Amino acid sequence: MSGERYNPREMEPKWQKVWDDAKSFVSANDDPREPYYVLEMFPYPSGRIHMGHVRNYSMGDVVARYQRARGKNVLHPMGWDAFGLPAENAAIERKTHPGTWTRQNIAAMKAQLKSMGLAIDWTREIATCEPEYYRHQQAMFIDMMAAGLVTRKQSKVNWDPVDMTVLANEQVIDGRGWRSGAVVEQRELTQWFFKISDMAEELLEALDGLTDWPEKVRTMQRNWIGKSEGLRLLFEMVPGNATAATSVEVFTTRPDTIFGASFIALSPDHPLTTELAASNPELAEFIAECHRQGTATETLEKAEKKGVFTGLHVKHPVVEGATLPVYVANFVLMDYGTGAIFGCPAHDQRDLDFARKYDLPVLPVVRPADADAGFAVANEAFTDDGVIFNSGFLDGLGIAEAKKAAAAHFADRTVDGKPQGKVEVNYRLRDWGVSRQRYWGCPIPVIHCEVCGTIPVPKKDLPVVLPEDVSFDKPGNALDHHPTWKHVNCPQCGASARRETDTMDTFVDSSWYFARFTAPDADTPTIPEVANRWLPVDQYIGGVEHAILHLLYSRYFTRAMKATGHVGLSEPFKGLFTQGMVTHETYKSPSGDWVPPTEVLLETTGELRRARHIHSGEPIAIGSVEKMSKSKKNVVDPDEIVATYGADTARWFMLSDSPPERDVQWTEAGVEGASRFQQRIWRLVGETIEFAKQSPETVRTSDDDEARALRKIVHRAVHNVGGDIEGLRFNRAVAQIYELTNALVRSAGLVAEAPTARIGALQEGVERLVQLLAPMMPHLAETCWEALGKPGLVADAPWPPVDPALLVDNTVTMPIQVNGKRRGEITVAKGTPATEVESQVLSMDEIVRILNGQAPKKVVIVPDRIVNVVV
RNA sequence: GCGGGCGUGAUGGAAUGGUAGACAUACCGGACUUAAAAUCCGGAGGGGGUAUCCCCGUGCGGGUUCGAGUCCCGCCGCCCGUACCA
Repeated sequence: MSGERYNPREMEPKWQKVWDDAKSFVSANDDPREPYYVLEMFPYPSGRIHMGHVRNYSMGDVVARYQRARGKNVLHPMGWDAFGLPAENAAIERKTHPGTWTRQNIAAMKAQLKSMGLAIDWTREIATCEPEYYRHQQAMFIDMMAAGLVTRKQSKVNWDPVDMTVLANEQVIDGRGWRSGAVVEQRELTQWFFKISDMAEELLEALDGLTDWPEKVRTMQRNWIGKSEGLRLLFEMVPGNATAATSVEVFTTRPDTIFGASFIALSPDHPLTTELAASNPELAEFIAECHRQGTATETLEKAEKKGVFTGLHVKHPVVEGATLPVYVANFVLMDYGTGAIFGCPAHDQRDLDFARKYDLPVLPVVRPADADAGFAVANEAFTDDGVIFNSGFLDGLGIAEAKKAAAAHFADRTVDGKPQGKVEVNYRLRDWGVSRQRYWGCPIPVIHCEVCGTIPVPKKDLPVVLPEDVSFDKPGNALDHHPTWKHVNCPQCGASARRETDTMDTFVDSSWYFARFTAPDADTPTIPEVANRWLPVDQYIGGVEHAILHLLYSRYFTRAMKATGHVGLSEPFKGLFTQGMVTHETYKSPSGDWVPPTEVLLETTGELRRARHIHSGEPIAIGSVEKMSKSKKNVVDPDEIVATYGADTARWFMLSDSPPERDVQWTEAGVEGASRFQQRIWRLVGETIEFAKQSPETVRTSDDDEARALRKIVHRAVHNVGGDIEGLRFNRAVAQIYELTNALVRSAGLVAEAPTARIGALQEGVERLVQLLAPMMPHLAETCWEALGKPGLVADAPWPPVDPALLVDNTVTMPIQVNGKRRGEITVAKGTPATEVESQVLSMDEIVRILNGQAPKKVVIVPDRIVNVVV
């Protein structure tokens, strides 16, 4: 056997079947061992897996297999995020049903994932598009309605008039629908919302407890929630204004600058603006202009601060007898704060730009601590901390104190019978609109009755199943077009009523699938005791693109499930890891077309790399390294890699080289290196087996120096690799394994000198090596394990124990520095006292020579680490 | 603008404040081979010297320290996120 090459094509399917038959990775809910839940973000069934999936699932699989070896009861499931727009688009293009397309894709991708040899419990597989899944989502929606977590309200949406559908902000490109190209309109629709903003503070505060999350993700969520503390402030209208309104309410975080106020600005969408526009054509035209500009994010950046004077004035709240003009301004947003601001030009850049344009006063009221009362503002607002001046009762205070003093001042006054100022905390976080006017989603289980109103579908009538006989001939919501589906009788009064035809945002589906995995066949959404035992997910792994929406929604939904009794915890994911992308070089032909890597022939002469087209031979330009994407054709198909090199090679390469949180560059050379390493392991195992045949009598713990040195290396490697996997430092674990392999190969070459004494250590080392490899290259490891004559599966073998005595050396080699530069080294017994090391070092010939007669000023000795002689 | 991260050989990257460049890829030399591949042995940050060795070196400039890739201050560059948020 030693002469044969390892053949992954033959061995990988074999072991996959063995694991399957033995149900190796099926986990039981009543297993008494400590539970460990590792989860990778489940895929959207687009049709084929890509290299990003390979990387993601390889990482999760290492963790799963490692924790299994550590004796944990590991839950490592897989499912499909199966609802969504692409299925409907495919249905339109291919004249098929979204379900047919989706289920075909699932079958294809499942086969691909299986070919990777992942340690997944496939008995728990779920697909969010199946009624067995979404019926529970509907039940929870009803529970959430009962608990007051759901609301229905008017909301502005991006409406594509050609596709007759609502678009997400991401689907609006330069003000046009991403599919139809039609100019997007703003429409008011009644939509369903989860009241996530009620939980803004709770979601914000709990971030502090998520210590096993990347700081970056926590920061992004903090910013998204966007807490700001300020003051709601009422400005009283001057009598005689052409409006019925008696006051305007603004929100400000800078009440300390109130003495510097020089105007009020309303949002173009403010109710008062709307009222005034009815009789003011100039204003109406301005509002229309703002709306036209509204969506294109790019232009916002350069957009000039513009406004229209309304003719109204309000009383200055602190300067007796003074008034402030009321403008409508294009930079004031209706959906933040109150939709109205007071402008203080000296201390806000936007207000300053606006004031300069309309010639409004600029009165500084905060000056730098080292400036005098003559401090003035030119074209740059002063926004730093400083001292309040020009401000009556606030003079001399710092900004923080002035904010408090102003708040206290206004709290004691009233306008319109209400306190003039009220401290308020604002969040950027909006309620979560979950209505989608689409067919391929979870139906919202609600019935609209003209008599009884909007009422939930009784739970006994769940699930509300999507009709199969739908047509996508007409644009818009196929559910709404269905001839019969929406016509039902009211469950309360029996009168004819109408089903809700909105379906839920697919983010709802993915906000609880991790909980469903714990009891995928239960006839309730969860079995709370079971869910509580498995959850939170110990290690969640996925792309950073989900840092905000998916992860925030899941955190919210888990709280909603807690409030409705489906789980007993608030945070779904204890540990989070966000992996980097898979990149590849790009290639371009002379005609400027992208060329896929499979058609490129690379040549290296010296340090020069060149590329030619594999067929035509024409020169190909090697371009930058980019994320794999169809548009740049720089994709590598996992199927081809598995067919050519085997799954283990693909997995190994994905884990080596780059730190997992960073992007990894897929290279042909790198894969070949991984493949060669696989063969190297196989040769080493073959050689070891031959030695054992020749010399069956061997000792594992011998006095032979070489054997003892090898055992130290082996045990240290076991120790380090375990630590690296636990810290998700896969690239370092890989490097450790390379080092161990190098040591074992070297050692195998020395066995002939003393076979009896050394073969045992080599055997032990190779067995351990195979075990260290098992989480990463599981098929190869099983093959080697079997060849070595070990009983059972390496997948079931416990993680090898480490002999602590072998982790410590009794001698240490300490570098010797002179003035911080390395000049030599000394090997002494571990724990040698500093005084003794010092005298030894100072008597060494090379040190004496370097010192050249100079007396050391100081000798720094860190025991067992380093010596530094200072002269 | 704001927030976060990064900057080390040809390349991906190692390095609890303690021998910079582990490990890998590519490269160069040698062995084996009719030859190639595979494999094995060796080399390799830059500069100088026959050599023992010496000087320089982790984006740039300062600082702290016996000692800095690592900590602090100020720049430069790149990447990611986010934004008329009052």
